[in-house]
Amino acid sequence: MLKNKSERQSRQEKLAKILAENPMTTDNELASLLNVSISTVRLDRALMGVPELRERVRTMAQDAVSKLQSLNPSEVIGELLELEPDKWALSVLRTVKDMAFRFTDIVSDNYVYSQASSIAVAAIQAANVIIDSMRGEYKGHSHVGDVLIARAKVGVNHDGKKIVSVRTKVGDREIFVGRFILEVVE
Amino acid sequence: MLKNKSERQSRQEKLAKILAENPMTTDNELASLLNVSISTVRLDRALMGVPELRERVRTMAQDAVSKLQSLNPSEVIGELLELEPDKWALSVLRTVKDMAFRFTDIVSDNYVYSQASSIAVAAIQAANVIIDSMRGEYKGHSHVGDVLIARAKVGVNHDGKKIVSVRTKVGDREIFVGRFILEVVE
DNA sequence: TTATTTTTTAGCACCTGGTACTAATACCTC
DNA sequence: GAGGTATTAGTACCAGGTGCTAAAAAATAA
Repeated sequence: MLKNKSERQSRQEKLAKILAENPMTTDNELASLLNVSISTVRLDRALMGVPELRERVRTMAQDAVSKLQSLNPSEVIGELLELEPDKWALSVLRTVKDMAFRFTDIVSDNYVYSQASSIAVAAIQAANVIIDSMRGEYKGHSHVGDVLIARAKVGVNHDGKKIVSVRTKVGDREIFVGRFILEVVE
Repeated sequence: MLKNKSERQSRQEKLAKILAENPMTTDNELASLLNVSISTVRLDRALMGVPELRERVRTMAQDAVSKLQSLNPSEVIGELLELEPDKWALSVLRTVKDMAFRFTDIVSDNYVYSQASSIAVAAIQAANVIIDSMRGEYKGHSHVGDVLIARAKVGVNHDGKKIVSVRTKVGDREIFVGRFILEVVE
């Protein structure tokens, strides 16, 4: 009984590992991988509360998509809260563990940068804006879970180029200060 | 006949739109959304070459996962090709259409930045490095499909801080020049 | 060794969301 | 009304399951 119990346990652990590595494994495949019958696999899954293949794939797709949408920095990183074109803008970025640097809980600099550059671009009322140059300073780090608030202020025109300064804060703490020089093109 | 043909066409366009917005729509739902029978929906799908729900979800899941893995810049963005710790490093980033800015084929600045900052950090031989400040200049844009080659050179120590300069090129064309001031912490 | 309990397995009916195919019906045009 | 397309109904079948029952096998206790 002891032996049996541990056998079942280790089998279920194996099952969990297999699914963690590749959630798109059918009961059939699991059965042959674990050298037991399909019935046993299904019993195990039921006991463990592991949903069926289709459910797993479905949630995978949804999870991944929602992550992509919040992670994909191709548009504005963070949520654009307020915007007065050519004057100022404000965006919020809720940091999650995917944004962490290496194995720490410190938010990777490129998220801070991306939020800043995105809001700088968003603040300019023109379809095609490119970043000519920029300068930035990191004043401290932010941790996973922090909410980054970036404020952009559009400055003077300068040879047809616009200067946008961005300040990013976590609460009262200033994390990043940057100055972007943007060029409007057609 | 003309009317019929255009009706079918517009219905198929509708169908495509619905699926583009929400690929997880069953034939049943499609049928009631389009006010036709399931048979018609299936016929339309067959004519259009649109795969079944499960196939759509499956590919969604896979696509999204692979995108996430290639997109997630939590580690080095780009491929670290060569590395002489505390001296220099070289990384390559193959750009894909997900990296494009808005609806253009110009690569978003934050990918250029992320590659640069990643290689700057990677060039320093220490577990915990943070970016103190940086300055960068975009010299031109790169297009989707371009291969970005970034070279980092570690400069002098300066108050325990290290200066790393990064130059990013596409072929011979210089895209970006940046100077990162990094701090090693415990 | 036998009895009891646990674990594993088999088998069946049923489910969703389809494919692949056939046949009937509706509609439009000439 | 004939001819052709578009739509719909219906059938058999499929994967990858659920949910249930029951038998067989193995382990454990008496």
